Amino acid sequence: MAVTMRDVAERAGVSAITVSRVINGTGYVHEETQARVLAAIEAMRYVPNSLARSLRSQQTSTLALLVTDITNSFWTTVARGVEDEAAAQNYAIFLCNTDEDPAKEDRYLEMLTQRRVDGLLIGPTPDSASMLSRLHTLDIKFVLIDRAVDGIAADTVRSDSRGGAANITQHMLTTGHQRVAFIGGPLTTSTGRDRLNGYRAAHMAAGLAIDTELIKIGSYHRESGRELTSELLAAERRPTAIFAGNNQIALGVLDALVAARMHLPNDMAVISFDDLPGVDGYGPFMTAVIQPAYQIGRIATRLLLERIADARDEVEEIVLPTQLVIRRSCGCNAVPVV
Amino acid sequence: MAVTMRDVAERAGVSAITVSRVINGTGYVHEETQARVLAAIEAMRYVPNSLARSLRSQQTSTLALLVTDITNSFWTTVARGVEDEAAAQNYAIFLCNTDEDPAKEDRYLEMLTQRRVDGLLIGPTPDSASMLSRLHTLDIKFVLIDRAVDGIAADTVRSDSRGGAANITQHMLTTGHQRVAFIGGPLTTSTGRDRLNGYRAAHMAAGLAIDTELIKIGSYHRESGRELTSELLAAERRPTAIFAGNNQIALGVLDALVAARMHLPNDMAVISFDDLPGVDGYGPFMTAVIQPAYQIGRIATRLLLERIADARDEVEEIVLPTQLVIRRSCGCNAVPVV
DNA sequence: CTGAAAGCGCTAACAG
DNA sequence: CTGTTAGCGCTTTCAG
Repeated sequence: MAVTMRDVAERAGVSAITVSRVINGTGYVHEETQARVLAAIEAMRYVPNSLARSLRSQQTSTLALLVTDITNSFWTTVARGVEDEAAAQNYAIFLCNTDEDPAKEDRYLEMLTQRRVDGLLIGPTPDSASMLSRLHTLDIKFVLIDRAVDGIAADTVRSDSRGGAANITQHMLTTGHQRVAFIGGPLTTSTGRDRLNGYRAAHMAAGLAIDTELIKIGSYHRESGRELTSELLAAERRPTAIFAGNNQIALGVLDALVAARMHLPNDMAVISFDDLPGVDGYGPFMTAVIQPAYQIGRIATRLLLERIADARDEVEEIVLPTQLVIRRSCGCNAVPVV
Repeated sequence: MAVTMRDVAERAGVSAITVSRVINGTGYVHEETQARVLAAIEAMRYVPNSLARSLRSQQTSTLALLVTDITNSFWTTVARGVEDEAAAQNYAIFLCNTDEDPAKEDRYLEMLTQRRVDGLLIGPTPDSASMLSRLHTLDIKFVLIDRAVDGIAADTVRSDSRGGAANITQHMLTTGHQRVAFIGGPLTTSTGRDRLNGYRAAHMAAGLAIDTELIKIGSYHRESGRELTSELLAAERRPTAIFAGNNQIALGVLDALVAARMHLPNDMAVISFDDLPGVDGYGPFMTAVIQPAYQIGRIATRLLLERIADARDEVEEIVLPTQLVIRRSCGCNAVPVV
């Protein structure tokens, strides 16, 4: 069995509470006593037990990050931001992959409430609403990342999906494309709706009608992107460009183009919301709307810690600007093919 | 305050221990009693407190993953493997970024021992040895990932650095290169030594002497790769190819080549241990030795859980095979430039 | 400046 | 099949 506070106290000839005071720097302790306690701690290699501490103090200094998939570069970078901010304030982070699956999300939420985490950073799945309202009734603090959720008033940090989608769509429309298709995620997600709306707004602004056949809604998975692209390719009047609603969908679009032996950007222009992995200067080719993922992670964590500290009452909805990066996949010739 | 087991017990007209038995499925409980307890749990939205449970049972069902940097695609994929395996056995994962910094590693280790995690998955920094032996004295279970550490007998899961390095070096030597430089990580890491040895072995096998000026040893950071490449380029007798000891170094090599306005592979061939991020079929260009990162994560987690369960006594050192992927950066023309 | 008592919420050990 | 007692290791409360 490990060394306990009582053991240390005994050795230092004081009571447990005095050891506690030394460790936590609470209350007054005579310098000499403190030195004796510190020496005992050192000699016995005492490591405080935060389980006991948390049980008593009702806080764990632990957060959880629920992401759809940590191998998605967007979430990887968010995670890094979260971790940096949390570490700076001595919080630990549980990492959870939900794979956009409400059942998995549910299981994790159960696990995390049992562990009494102080707060949650959630990249919600399409059907998170009921779970989130349960969190509210349980009075568990959380911040939403990437997507807002209908009917849930909660701190949210996300990027400007509508504006970004409008920008990139406009880029296509002003460089000669008349038939730009949109393959988006579920309209039960705010990103799904916002990006579609941005796409529409750009057409509106350009005075162009949209062929509804060009709008395909699926899930945010690679497979969905592949299937819906195949549908677009099989249609009578093909698009000349495809706008993928996120990077997973974009990968699926590329899969379908490879399968159809079509080349990009000549046979088909492709653009994406979210970047694809690549190395700057060498080969990244996808014209995309880029999100400030690291900042999203840091800011969301800061908001959550503020809320945990009860430093704030109003709900904050932070929307960060995106950046349009023009590369080769859109074929606009603004960028040389290296 | 949250509802406790006692509250549930009271409502169901039983004692707390009976509620405990129902929840954990231990011992016998009459069906009717069980139903009453279950109903009470449901009605009161009772969530068991695992802090209390862990304090009592002396286990937390929690592991920690210490990686050098989660945004490195190798570690991202390892993390995914770890998480999948852990979730399957109902373990939670703390994520920690050490940035190859022993001080950070130290701080996390302290935090994690306080939290009484059941075990650690560690991607060690160059100076982890003393810390790891402290873990051994504290009787904390851990598995090393990616690198073995001198003087530490511990379960280790890594890929065949020596073999992989020999393979890729041989590829260069057999496609006409006489002056292949090596930029490696610290020789205090097993990967640093093994990859250098593989590089040497390939030369030996080819009957080629190595110009010692061609061997540069630094850290596993991008910056280090950039600086050492500049040194190579400034030297009198330049190499015709550069072998980067990991993907971060490879990024630094590319930085230096861009700065020197040199093109790849014509002005300089480049190869790497570890893959660079990219999209299959579109643009990944780096000829590299690829590691089975996902499997490394899963296997390491399985080993750790076995050890926690005391299902094993001997130390296991698992070395997984690597794969040589030939792309464009080596300039061997075995691959068409798309 | 220091300590005693009590209890955070749960479960092992023993009893019935 | 069910309950009582005690205690995991710490900190809050109150008293000196």
